[in-house]
Amino acid sequence: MANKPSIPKGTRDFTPQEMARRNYIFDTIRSVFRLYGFQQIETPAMENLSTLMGKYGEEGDKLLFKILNSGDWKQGITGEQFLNSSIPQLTNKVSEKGLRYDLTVPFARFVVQNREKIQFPFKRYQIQPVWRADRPQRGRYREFYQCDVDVIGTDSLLSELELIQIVEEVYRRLGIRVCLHLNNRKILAGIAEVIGAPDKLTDITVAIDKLDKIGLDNVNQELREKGLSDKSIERLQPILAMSGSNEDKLRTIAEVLAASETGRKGVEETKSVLELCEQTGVALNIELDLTLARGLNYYTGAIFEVKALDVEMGSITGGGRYDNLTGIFGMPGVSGVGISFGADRIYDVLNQLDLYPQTSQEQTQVLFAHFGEAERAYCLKWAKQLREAGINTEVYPEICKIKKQMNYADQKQIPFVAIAGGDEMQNDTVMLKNMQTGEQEEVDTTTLIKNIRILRI
RNA sequence: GUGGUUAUAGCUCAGUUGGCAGAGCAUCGGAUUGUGGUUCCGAGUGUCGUGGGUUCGAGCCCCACUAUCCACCCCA
Repeated sequence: MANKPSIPKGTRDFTPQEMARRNYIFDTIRSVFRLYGFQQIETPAMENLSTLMGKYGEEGDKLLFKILNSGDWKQGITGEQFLNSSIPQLTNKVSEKGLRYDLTVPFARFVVQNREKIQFPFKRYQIQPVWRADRPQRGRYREFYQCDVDVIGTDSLLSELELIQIVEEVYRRLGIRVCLHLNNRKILAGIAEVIGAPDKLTDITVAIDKLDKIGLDNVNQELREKGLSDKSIERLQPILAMSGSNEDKLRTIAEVLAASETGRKGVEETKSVLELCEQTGVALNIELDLTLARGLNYYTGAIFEVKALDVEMGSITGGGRYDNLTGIFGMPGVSGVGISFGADRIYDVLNQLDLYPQTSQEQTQVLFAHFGEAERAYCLKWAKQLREAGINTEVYPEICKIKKQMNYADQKQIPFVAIAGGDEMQNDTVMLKNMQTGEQEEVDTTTLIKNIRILRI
């Protein structure tokens, strides 16, 4: 009890059953990404803190996992410095590396560093874990996977279209009914402009993002606390209350934003994206949602968020366009757009809706059970043939009772057991038992392979 | 960072006013020596999170600590 092992808070082990399901998600997402010509990259789990710090706002810096310097990390720090330094100053002295917080900033770093090797527009995907020193709770982990797909080096709205098509196809394949919420940061900026509070853009977006959650009154309350005038709040109300079809909303917002150049541009972009979807027959449920803001400040154009229709869950996919992400690393003027699939939340959704396929490719198809050493050796020859035929095969390793071997197959849900005893050895056959129906039949090699191929689901 | 919850067998959890430490599941063995999943019988397992206090006596009451989960902030 005292030495009971454990893992850090907010991290998880994955059992073989869970991994089979997770791989199903990753494989589905990956194959759709490839279908659109995206190529995979990986970046290190740890980055230099100078790469990460200051990219996610003040809050983000606190949520970075920092790695203590190797060796004598306290070298050169006096007791006085230790006592008098602020935490950030001190951190800076003892730590120069941190675990990645997302995949987008390392990607920007990657693009800048490898720009000679990259063909632009660069279409990349990346499926790796990220770490946040957040306080864990339901659906929130300290280590979790992101599946990012980005196009960088073009401002063509075709990229937005492709990402929407990818969302449609991924969730069609997974069998999850979803709604894609669409908005544009330029529209939000335009709104801030015409209500006379352009400097309050971040506060406004953060507040109205919560409309769903806390309601209109609380949003207005929060805006007031952030220092917005009553008049500005008043002028915001029609926008918060807007309803109707996407076309209706666009028409209304275009009128409201007529005085703002940025706002007009945002409306124009959004209109184009929706038209492209129309032209190419996108069947995905898309809702223009002017309350969608998304926290990350580097977005400058379209922003997306995807929610599952049949289950209560936060967003399971999100992203948007950013015009100058690489600028902070010395490569200005490069526009990109990307989205991130939250694999861990998709996993939870599939679990709740029970949408996993019945069998997986990873499963063992046949277990060889045997009665002694000679029989086991006989099984090994058979197993080799089956594996050459591409059938996942195991031979029970120990000499023991058949009952125990059957139990092993049952627990692992192996669909077939091939039993070899003296009689079978003499006939050059095995007794093939179907564990689901309980039927069994004495068969030779070719029949065995044929049967398993036919019955494999 | 703020507020709350919980901590008892490998797992999930009961445990009465403070009076011998319990159940289900899982595991192992047997019923059944060439057949699993169903059934029946049997077995093992505890520093009751840690440290202190109250009491004749504490799993239960009090204090501290640690861990945990949930909610807020923020986020996928």
